[in-house]
Amino acid sequence: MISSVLLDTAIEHFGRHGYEGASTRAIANASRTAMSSITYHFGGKKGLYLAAADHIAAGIAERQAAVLQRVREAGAATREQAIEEVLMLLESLGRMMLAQDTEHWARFIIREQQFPTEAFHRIFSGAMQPIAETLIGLIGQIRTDLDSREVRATAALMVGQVLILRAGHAAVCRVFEVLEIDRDLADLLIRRLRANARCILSEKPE
Amino acid sequence: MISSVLLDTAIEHFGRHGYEGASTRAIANASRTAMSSITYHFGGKKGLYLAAADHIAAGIAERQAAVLQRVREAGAATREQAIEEVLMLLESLGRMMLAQDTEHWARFIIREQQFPTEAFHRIFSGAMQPIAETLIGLIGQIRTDLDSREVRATAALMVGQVLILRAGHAAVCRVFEVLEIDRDLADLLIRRLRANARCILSEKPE
DNA sequence: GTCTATACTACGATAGAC
DNA sequence: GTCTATCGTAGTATAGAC
Repeated sequence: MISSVLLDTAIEHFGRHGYEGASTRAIANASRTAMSSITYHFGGKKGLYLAAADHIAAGIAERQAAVLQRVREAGAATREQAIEEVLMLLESLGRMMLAQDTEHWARFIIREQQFPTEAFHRIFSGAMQPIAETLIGLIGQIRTDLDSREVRATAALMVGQVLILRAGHAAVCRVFEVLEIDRDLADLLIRRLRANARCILSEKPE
Repeated sequence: MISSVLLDTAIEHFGRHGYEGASTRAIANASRTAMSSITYHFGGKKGLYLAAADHIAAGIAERQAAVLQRVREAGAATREQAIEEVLMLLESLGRMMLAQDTEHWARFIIREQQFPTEAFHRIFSGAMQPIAETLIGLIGQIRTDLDSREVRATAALMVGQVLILRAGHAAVCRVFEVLEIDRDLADLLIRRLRANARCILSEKPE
């Protein structure tokens, strides 16, 4: 399907150059089709952009479906189990951030975070919200000493540790004096991510 | 000075639309001057972009100079003092991220992190590196149980908690169901940031 | 459905007046 | 130093052939 090729190419180009910076000519060219195919399939540049957002939301939801399902089914009978589930969720998010094939998605989303449009709304509702609510629910169970807003803040900051792997990619590479985050470094980062999160979650609730 | 107005406007436009998306016409227009002034003062679009990066690096360095100076002078005699200094540094970074007037800087940098150019190099070397090295040095003193790479990972992840305040701004707002992060919420986030960091740093080194 | 051709607008760079 | 005028290029959209 040419429309699916156009979508993937569009995500890459929009992520790399931004909405204004990306050109429909270049996207069509890289997809080996005529520019007017975009008009036909998506109605224009804006339609293509929104379709790209939906595609990303579906992709993230699909990738996180397994871990979300596991967490929901398992419940959180004990405090230790709830902690383990938070760590599982964070690791899953971290692995997604470090995966090569989600690079373009991440760039697209980070751009949208700065000036959210309808596209961000779709990605948040479709993919981020379910994960966030699950995380907040678990942390609320673990840290009974925190009120609702504090729980949400803790969740947000915890996700920040994951986010820097992508949003601060260049700085992380410079700090470790490497050109790319290889498998070995990725494992180290995930281990520290888990350890840090465990420290925060284990704080005595009294 | 018209060139200084051009710089501020340029940072805003490049941060908002990206390098390709920003137009020198619009930048000149918003600066109430002719487009050819950019050629005269900065040699062209690219020169303006690099000058903007230098301007940001200088701005960050200036803002963090006080806290860096304090940390360096105080030294870190005791473990508790070193912890307090890390918290001070993180709070200072967090306040900068939450300040309204650094919004444009942050956007500019986040874009550069995705596809670093010469501009990122200048910002990293001029502003981020001194802060990072100070942070890493302190964490190394506090968490003697971690090796050098683990210390760097811990530092990076800790900064991630600060980064999400800007890079994940839209998502944070959605999680708290607000349109903007007001003073009250900012204080709450900084409090949790300090508490989380303290949990991580206090982990017994044995 | 996918192509070519074209209309129209906006871009960055530069030359030259003042 | 700052302006206007203009050049060549590249952008989106659209009409119409196949």
